[in-house]
Amino acid sequence: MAADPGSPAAGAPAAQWRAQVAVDAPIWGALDYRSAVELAPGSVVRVPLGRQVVCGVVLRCSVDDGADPALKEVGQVCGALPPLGADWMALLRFSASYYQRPLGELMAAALPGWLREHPAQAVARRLRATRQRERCAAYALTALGAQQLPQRIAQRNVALWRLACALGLQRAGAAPDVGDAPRLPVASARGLHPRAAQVLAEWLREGWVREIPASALGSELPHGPVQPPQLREEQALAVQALQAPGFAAHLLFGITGSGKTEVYLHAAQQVLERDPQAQVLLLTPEINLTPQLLQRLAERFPRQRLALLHSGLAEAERFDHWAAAHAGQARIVLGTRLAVLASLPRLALIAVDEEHDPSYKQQEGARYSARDLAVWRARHLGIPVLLGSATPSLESWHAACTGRYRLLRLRQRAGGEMPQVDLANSRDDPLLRAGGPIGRALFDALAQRLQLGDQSLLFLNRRGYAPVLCCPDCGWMSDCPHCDAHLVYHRTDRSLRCHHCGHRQPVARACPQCGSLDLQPVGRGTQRVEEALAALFPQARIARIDADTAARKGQAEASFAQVHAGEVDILVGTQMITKGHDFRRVGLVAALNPDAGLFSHDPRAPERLFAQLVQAAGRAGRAGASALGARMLVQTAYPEHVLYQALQRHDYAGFAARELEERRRAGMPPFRFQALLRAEHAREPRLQDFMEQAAALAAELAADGATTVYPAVPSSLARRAGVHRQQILVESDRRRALHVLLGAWRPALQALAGGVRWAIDVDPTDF
DNA sequence: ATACGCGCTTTT
DNA sequence: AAAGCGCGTATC
Repeated sequence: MAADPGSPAAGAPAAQWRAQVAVDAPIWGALDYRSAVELAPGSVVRVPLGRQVVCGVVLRCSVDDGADPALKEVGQVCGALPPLGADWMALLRFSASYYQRPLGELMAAALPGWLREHPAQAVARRLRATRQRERCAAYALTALGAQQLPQRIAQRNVALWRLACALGLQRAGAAPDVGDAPRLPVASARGLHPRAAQVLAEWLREGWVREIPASALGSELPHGPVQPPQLREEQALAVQALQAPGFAAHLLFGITGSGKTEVYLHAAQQVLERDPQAQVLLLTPEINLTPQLLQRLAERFPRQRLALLHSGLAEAERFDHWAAAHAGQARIVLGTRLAVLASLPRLALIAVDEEHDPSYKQQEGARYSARDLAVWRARHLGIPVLLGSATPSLESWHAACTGRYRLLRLRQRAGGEMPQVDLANSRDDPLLRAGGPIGRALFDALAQRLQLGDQSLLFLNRRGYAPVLCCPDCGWMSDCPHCDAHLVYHRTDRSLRCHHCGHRQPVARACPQCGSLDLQPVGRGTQRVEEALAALFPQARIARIDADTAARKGQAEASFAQVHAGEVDILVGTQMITKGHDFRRVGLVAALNPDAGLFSHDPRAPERLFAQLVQAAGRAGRAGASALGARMLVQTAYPEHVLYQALQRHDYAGFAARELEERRRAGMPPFRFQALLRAEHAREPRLQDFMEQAAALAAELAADGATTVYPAVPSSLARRAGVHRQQILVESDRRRALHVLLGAWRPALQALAGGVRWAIDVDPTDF
């Protein structure tokens, strides 16, 4: 410790500064520490807290008046890291107050874990080492590599092949001309293989690749960056609109395949060219989608340093990317919702892809909306933000309709056609009545596609074999002993599993209540559909992708690769299969039973369903190759329902107008503002008691008339893992009034809680 | 969060 | 009397 550069030297003059530090603990204010030197706001420090040492961020530093002799001393200062900027501090302060969470907790969520858990020395060492490593900016294939590498990679090692292909190697056929082979930037290699650094180091030793230093990258490139494609007029107009200086929120509304990504890329290019230090933040909903987008960015901007930020990265690696963004070296930052909280000192443009996607809302801890924070951040910085979607959130759509956001439309699909949507009435279908998952119309359509060699994609939001096991004699159902939910029957391992708490038990042979041996699986999951398909189409090659098959690492990816390679005729799966993948040979997409989304208690269920179906439809006919044309088939008992009618007309605007009118009448967002108090406790009476007091408190605070406090109700899963859950909804005409209420409610609840776990969810999306 | 103290129960 | 644990409180 004595040799630590961050510690004050022995015999130094008495500390004379007082630093207010935000630490990761449920403490609302900052804690005060003494320091021998003045610390800039935003400095990352390590401070003693109780008997441990934790990471903190200096909020302010003033001359110590000596009033409190018990103050502890700041431990180490992370001097190697530039202090976090004022705009970052402002973003975090806003987030903490808006979402009613301690500032230190938000900061801890925004900083990479590796930074929080390592001493200043280790941080400095790693930053130095990274700088060293960066002398190599890219790798290129050597003639030797082109010759030997194909024999040295196992055929089925998908990740290694991804790397090799990015270097220009082809799986089969002639060796590539090495002079023309693409350069693989180090940053993009990381997205292609989890241990890319080690693999490439080994290939370097073997002489299969050579290093290209950052300085040489530009001149070495034979053709320069990939030429950006010519924009269509409507795309060019969108890019042009983004040139206006200052803050503006743009809603880029374009169907699947209309080239939204190309608009992001052009807009980014423009910003990067105009200011040689500018940074662009690109948010995407899912980790799965980042590698493809990263690859495209790396091709288009081979000279720019990219950073990748998502929770799938190893901690130390995430730190490297974060540090590159924080230092301003990374010019383009691609990430999931947590990336909106990254430190970006030269941020000049934010784009949010699929802005309606529910995964932008964090559902635990600080329940922030990355999309909303992106807009706040852009406004605060006076820069443009671009929200893209084929099915915008009603909030964004309303903002565009009322002129708060600027609407940019992409009406044409670049390649391929929009699928024709057919609604198959499942009410009187003999095949469905007989208990199968596939109705007459779908059966015929599948048979036809099989004959033509088209691929089909079937989606169903229920994994497992059957959602519940039933006894027809006494009515017993397979219920979870810890939750208010059924145990799902999984046939592959003959187990009953709870999808909420993870409880798992072997399937009963006889009814535990009456002993009947006639237990019946009721309802359908993906496994059962897969089984039924195999029986209906014995000659078809069928694959299934859902959370169960994806649990084995690389399994989902391998299945997707099979689909892309044309080795699968019918793919069955949950939502997972409707996102991102650009299937070239899918002609038919079917939703097996989406009706649950029409009558849910969750008011957002219809818009989620609509978005999901549009997204699924977008998987069909992307290449426009099928002789039959692209088609989507929806099996429904309510073909006349307005949601399906709008879907059939590809009429998002009509659907949105109707939903918004409904929201206006029901007094729901975006016309009123909501917050939800969620609480849980093992003992129901204790929970009830807390909730009654909480509701009474809120009612007192809501005396202004603009705000409504609803009584406590059980949450949608009233008991989970043996814990009871309830919630109180608070609604207000004025955001301001709601936040004033929350600001007073929160400390009162804290004093009241005594063992009850609770949290406030501002702008809840999930009930 | 994490740790500690306080007062209560259970164990020796 | 010693060890065990549920809850409440402070962390600077």
